[in-house]
This record gives sequence, structure tokens and C-alpha cells, in this order.
Amino acid sequence: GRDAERSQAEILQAAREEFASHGLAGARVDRIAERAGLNKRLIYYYFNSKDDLFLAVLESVYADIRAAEQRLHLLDMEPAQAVRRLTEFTWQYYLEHPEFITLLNSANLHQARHLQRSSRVREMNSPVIQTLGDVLERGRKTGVFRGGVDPVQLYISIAGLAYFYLSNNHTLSAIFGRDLMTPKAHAERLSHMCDVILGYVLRD
Amino acid sequence: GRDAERSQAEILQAAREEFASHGLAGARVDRIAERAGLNKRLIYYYFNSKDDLFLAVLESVYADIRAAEQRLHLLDMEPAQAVRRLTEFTWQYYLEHPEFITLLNSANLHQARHLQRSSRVREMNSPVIQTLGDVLERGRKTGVFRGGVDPVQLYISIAGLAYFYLSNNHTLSAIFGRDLMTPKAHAERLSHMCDVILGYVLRD
DNA sequence: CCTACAATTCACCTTCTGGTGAATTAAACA
DNA sequence: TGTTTAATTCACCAGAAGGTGAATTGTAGG
Repeated sequence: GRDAERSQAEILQAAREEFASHGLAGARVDRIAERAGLNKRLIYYYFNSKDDLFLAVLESVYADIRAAEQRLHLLDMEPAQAVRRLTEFTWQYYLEHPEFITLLNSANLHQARHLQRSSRVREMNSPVIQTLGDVLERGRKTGVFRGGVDPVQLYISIAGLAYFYLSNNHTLSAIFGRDLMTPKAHAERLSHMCDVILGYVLRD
Repeated sequence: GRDAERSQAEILQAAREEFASHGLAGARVDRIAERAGLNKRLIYYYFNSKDDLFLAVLESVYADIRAAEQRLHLLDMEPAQAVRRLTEFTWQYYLEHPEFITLLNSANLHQARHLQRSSRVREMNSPVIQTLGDVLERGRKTGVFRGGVDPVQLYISIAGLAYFYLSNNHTLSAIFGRDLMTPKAHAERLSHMCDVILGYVLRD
């Protein structure tokens, strides 16, 4: 039967896949319609333009990761455990959601002009930073963490260690002649990341 | 006057800029010709196709960074100094060559299929890894570095800490409501990176 | 100076692509 | 059951975009 909400959700999902695998410019509206099993005209009916659709995809992707971050309950853990958990989570989330990476790359190629137009995303203003700040402060007070750690820097570092490895795995694998996507390689990477990050925050 | 080599170099340079700012799919061959101040037909005369031109750009960009890495002479330095130098260099190189970042993103969006076709790039098989391995080994022997550090992991981490910050600076700035591209922010980032990386290799 | 060939220009084609006006169909409601 | 309105389909367009055949022009060497 007919269902406006379902159709919109299906378009959004198809667009997410298409934009993720081809980028904004490489994505084809016809292909999105085909993937969604819906008429192309509906895309314009519901989302107005290719650019607006891209923005809608970015918003939904951000909403997803922010929701997942909330479910971590870092405030209920011991500081060191919380930082480790965030590192593991970030790694695993990027691993399980490769579309997140390519979509973010596309957004940045276009200098995030889509996001700037979006009040929704700016409001999602990462509560994870606030949380991480609390964790760091708690750790410092109990003496297990060093002081003076900027939660934004740390967050970017955790993300960067995972992101670069996964985003550039194709070129890296080609250049180092070493498959970075085996389960063993993944385990080694995560272990290395935890060493680096925890080594940093724990030091006094 | 007429000059085949100059024309090719100019096409390559124009293509580098165009691909860097719009990605592979977003780049326009007509625009590359215009930027180069040459007739479009020459692009096909010298480079055969848009895809082949993209590959040529990637090869030249890789050649550039590898050459710059060679000029570091890490083997002539004390281990800790060498790791710090590599970190600073990586940061500064990415900062001064933003096109390197977007081009690499494009290459990876296309799963590096261009690079796989290129024996030239595979042969450039990063001697920096070999060098970094030597540095780590030397540091371990003199007791300043911890053991068991994988040079590939470390290289990826150094690159990742710089790359993610710069590649995603637009989205990050939008979301954190904080300008990451001021000179002060840059200095803080580099300082943080050195803390993280040296803290890791120097430990116990 | 002329010739041969490389460098460059010109005009053009085909296909693709984002986008749209208008017709049509299903469902909710009176 | 008829009517209204939202959901969906259909046919189509204008411009863009990668690519090419053939003509032309500059220049190096004989």
C-alpha cells in the first residue's frame, strides 16, 4: 500500500548507500530511486533537490551516531574504563558503518556547507564532549589521569586513529602490501589504539 | 611557444587542483583545460581519459610526499628526535598541502582501484616505514623506547592524528562550534600530537 | 625554404542527468 | 458511494559532460 513515511525512509536509506559509495557528485538520483524501488519524482516531492537530500542523509547519519554514543553511559564507569570503552566503541562503530566515513568525507570535500545550513546538526552539538570532559575531570581528581587534557583534542585523536586506518585502508593496503582488513589486523589496530590513548591519559 | 612537457605539467597541475577541490566525479575536464589555459583536446592527447589523468595526478602527488619524506634524514637523528620530527613533518605537510588529503579521500572512495593499476606507486612502497622501523629499533636498543612497536601502526597513527583533524575540520568546527584553523589551534594540535605519540613510544 | 611530424585548435556528437508539469491512482472521510 | 487530497507514475526537457575526427599551425631538421 501507500505510505509516505515508509517511502521517505526508503529514499533516505537508498540515498545513504548511493552517496556513501559514489560521493555527492558521483551519486545518481535515478539510481537512488531504483535502489529505493520508487519513482524518481518522489525524491523531489519529498526532498526537493539532490543537495537537500544529501543534507537529510547527513542529518540522519549524525543522529544515528549520536544516539549510539548516548547508549554508552560513560558516566557510570570508572574513568579509565570509560576512555577505553569510548575508544573501542569508536573503532567498532566506524568498522560497522563504513558509510559514515565516506559520507563525512563528502561533506568535508564540500566544506561542510550542507551542515552549516542545518540547525539540527549544530544542535546535536556532541554531548559526548561534555561527557568526556566529565570523565577526564573525574579521572584527574582520583589521580589516575594526567591533568590538562582537552576533551576535544582527545576525542579527535581517538576518532582519528580509527578513521584514518579505515578510511584509507585501500591506499594503505596497496602501499604497504599488507591487508589491513583481516580480523587479526583489526584486533591489532584496536589494541594499538588503546595503548596509545590510555598511555596518554593515564600518564602523570 | 609550443612545449609538450610544459603543457603536460600544466595540465597535471590544473588537474590536481580541480580533482582536489571537486573530487573525481565532481571534477570537470573542461574546467581543467580552462585552468591550464589549454585546449581540452590536449588532455586526451596526453592523458587519454579522465580516469588516467586522475591516476597521473595521484602518482605525482605521491612522488612529492615521498620525496619530501626522504629529505628528512631521520636516520641521522636521535630516535626520540626522529619520531618528533616525523610527527611535525606530517602535520606540516598535510597543513601545507590540503590537496593531498582530498585527493587521497577520492582515491579511497574509489577503493584505490587507480593505484592498484599503478606499478609506479606500488614501487614507491614507502621507504619511510623501513626508516621508521630502524629508528624504533635503535631507540629500543638504547633503552629510550619501549619494545614491540609496529612501525606501520605507528606511522598510521601519526598520520591519522593529523589527517582527521585537517580533513574533517569543517564538520568538526561546525559541530564543536570552535574554529580549528587558527594558528593557535594549529599549535595546540601539533603539541597534543607530539604528547600522544612520544608518550607512547617513550614509555617505560 | 620545404617537408614532415608533433602540438594545438575547432566543431561536433552522444549520452547522461538533475529536474519538472501534468496526469493518475489509492485511500480517508463525509 | 462519491469526493477530496495526498501519494505515485509518466513522459519529457534543456543543458551538461566526456570524448573524438579532422583540420591547422608551429617548428625542427634536411
